[in-house]
Amino acid sequence: MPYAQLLSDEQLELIRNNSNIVSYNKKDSVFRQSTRTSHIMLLASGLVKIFKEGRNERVVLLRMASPGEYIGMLSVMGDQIHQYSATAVETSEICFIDINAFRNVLMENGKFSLKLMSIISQDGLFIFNRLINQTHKQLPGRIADVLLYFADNIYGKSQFDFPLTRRELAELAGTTKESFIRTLTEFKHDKIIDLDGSHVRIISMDIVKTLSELG
Amino acid sequence: MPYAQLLSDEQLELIRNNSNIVSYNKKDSVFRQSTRTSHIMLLASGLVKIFKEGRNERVVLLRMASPGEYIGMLSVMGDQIHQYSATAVETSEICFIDINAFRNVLMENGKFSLKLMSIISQDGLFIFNRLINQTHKQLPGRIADVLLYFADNIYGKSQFDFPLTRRELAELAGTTKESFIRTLTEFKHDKIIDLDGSHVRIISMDIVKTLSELG
DNA sequence: TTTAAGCGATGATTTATATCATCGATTTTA
DNA sequence: TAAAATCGATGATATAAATCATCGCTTAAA
Repeated sequence: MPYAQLLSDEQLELIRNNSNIVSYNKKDSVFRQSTRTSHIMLLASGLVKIFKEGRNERVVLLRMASPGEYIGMLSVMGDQIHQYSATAVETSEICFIDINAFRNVLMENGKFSLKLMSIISQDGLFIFNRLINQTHKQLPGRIADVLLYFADNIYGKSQFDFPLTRRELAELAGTTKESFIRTLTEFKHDKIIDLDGSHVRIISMDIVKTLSELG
Repeated sequence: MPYAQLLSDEQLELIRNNSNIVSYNKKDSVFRQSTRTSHIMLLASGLVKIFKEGRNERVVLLRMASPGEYIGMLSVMGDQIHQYSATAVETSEICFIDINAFRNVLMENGKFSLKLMSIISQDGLFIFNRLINQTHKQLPGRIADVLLYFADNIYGKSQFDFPLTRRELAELAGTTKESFIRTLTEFKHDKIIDLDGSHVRIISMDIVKTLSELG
């Protein structure tokens, strides 16, 4: 439980007694857009993709959720209808917390409540920035953003395996599979990255950052 | 004060004693991106535009704030640095509430706290949707969205005056001034709207909605 | 009050990126 | 295990929308 230090023993106990852990395999859906929210969900382990499904199969990948992060919180606190979908990208465990128990704790614990507000706000601001970048950067900048996203936010290192297919990566970058592949291949030819299947190594972090900044 | 019924007399009094109203003229800046947040801001009257300034003069207009709405809340609750700027579009009055007084009320009033979380969440979801539409709809759909935004969300009627210049409207639609003007002119020629300077009347709400939905 | 800047509008041109097509390899499903 | 779907990859083509240019008109600044 994150920020457990803000909770009293009784509150922690209450939440524990009203939680249960559910396991998901790769590609399992966790919840679908437009369904009613039922629980607070906390990713305990694994990796989950959060995405919006539009008409004509358009998908916008909003973010990846890592362990310790709440998922679907904006929808739960907002209008109680999931505004996006979530699917496990790796074997994952999610802690489902009864919403009433959670609300009761929020009601009586101002500090925790404020902390959660801060999390919700930062969550919102983070996705704003991603979407604004998508709208106003052109391809190389957006692909650089995806590389930095995994390197900095998800894995914390410049060498990693993409946990997503090219199509999904394109959805994260706000482009098409073909354009994503092309641009990534250019990066490889320009020796900005090493690329072998899903394995990537950022050779020149400086160039990637510059590409991201220039847009 | 919105949701005053959730506050006790003392809490209301505390907030009143720690608030002051500031007036703004058209085009006056309320706060600038990257500055520290200092107060909770509540729009009492007028109209304010909330926007993100990027490098090379790129501006993304996120939303318009109407009376009764908090402005800058995500930044205040998030990382205490304004993530976007706000400028009065009409003569406006803004109630500045001391952040500590406000937090104290939040700390001791769970219901108000939950309500605010809900507001913050919906605020975030609303802007998400706008930005996602911008990324994935093409021009006519985006222009239709702008028309619907003013007709439904801001003015609540199908006839109104644009409170913004064409350039600003374009920033709201995620396009350029020229493209915005062109598309709006097409709408006029196609008799979907009546247009005279900044005065608009949506002739066929159905078509506008269809354009918005088809993207 | 003259100058300068920004406005709405429209035409011509360029360009970034989507779309379409294909293909062998891999994965999923029937 | 056979058939079908999806994957990564690359080339050719189409197109939506940005950019550039110009032009009166209004608004703001010197």
